[in-house]
Amino acid sequence: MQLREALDSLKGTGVRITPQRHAILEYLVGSMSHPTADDIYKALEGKFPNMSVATVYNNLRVFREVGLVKELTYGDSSSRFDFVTTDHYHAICQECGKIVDFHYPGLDEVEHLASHVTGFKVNNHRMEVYGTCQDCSVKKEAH
Amino acid sequence: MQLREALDSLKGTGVRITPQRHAILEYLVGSMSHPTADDIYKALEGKFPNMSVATVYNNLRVFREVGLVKELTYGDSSSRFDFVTTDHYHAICQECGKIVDFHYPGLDEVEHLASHVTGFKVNNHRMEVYGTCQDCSVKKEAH
DNA sequence: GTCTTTCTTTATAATCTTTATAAATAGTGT
DNA sequence: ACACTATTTATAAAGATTATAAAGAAAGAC
Repeated sequence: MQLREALDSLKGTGVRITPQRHAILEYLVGSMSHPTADDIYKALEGKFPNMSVATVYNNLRVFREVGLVKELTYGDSSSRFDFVTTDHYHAICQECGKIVDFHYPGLDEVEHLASHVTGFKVNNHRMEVYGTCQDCSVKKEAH
Repeated sequence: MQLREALDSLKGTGVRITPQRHAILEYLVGSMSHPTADDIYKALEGKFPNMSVATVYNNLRVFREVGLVKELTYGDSSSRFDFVTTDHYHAICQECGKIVDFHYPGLDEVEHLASHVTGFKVNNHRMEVYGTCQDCSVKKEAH
């Protein structure tokens, strides 16, 4: 369970643990679905009927700055947020928007080459593959 | 010069060549800077004082659908647009936002593995490296 | 346990990017 | 030059995200 560690990590950086922050983190840890800010807002409005959207956005920013959460921006209108566990990449279905995680041995070599060619000091990288998931492939073949 | 080819390619798909489209494409081909829609709008308002922002957005969408242009979405607020010449990747400076192109032998292997693991039919992929460009590194060391 | 300070939340408005709409305009083939 | 249809324009609308100020709550000191 990574929720405990995440909370400790927050405390370590002097960020206060509020019920809202606890709930948002808990939701992110338990969610396999890479939710948007609005997804989170809606999911928690039962528990926190008075919570403001701004709270969700503020805290997602805090989590991102501390490194607990990654912000994923695709072509569509809103960002998605991914609790950082282990390094992984994403496969994105262009039909239904589904996101599936997959692992791949780190692309350190790309970072090195990029650094050499561009003169950048490279910190990290991002990669996704785009295509059609199995469900959507089946649906398409059934006309 | 790729402008000619791009125009031919548009004609081939039945898209009309308007002065605005010509100018937007010309700007994209000549620009090394991965402009936003607003950059393009501002850059052309001298030549087309009455052009609407909607025209810029509409045409960028058309170009993207035809495959002439790629839309890049990073964390920041607005999309950037990249004229498709040869396959390349981007190095992005986290200090100043500069984007530098670099080449890398295709990551076909990643696509294959992803396809195998997730069951997706993979069409393409996207990758960027993030870091600090030389200019910003120098500035930082000079305190 | 209470106090105090400071951070956080809330509610609301504002901002910014992008898309929708309908009327006016301009390409393109004949 | 004509007619048909796509495109542009101007405007409004939608949607996501951020700013603001007042009210509320967390954490450490006492």
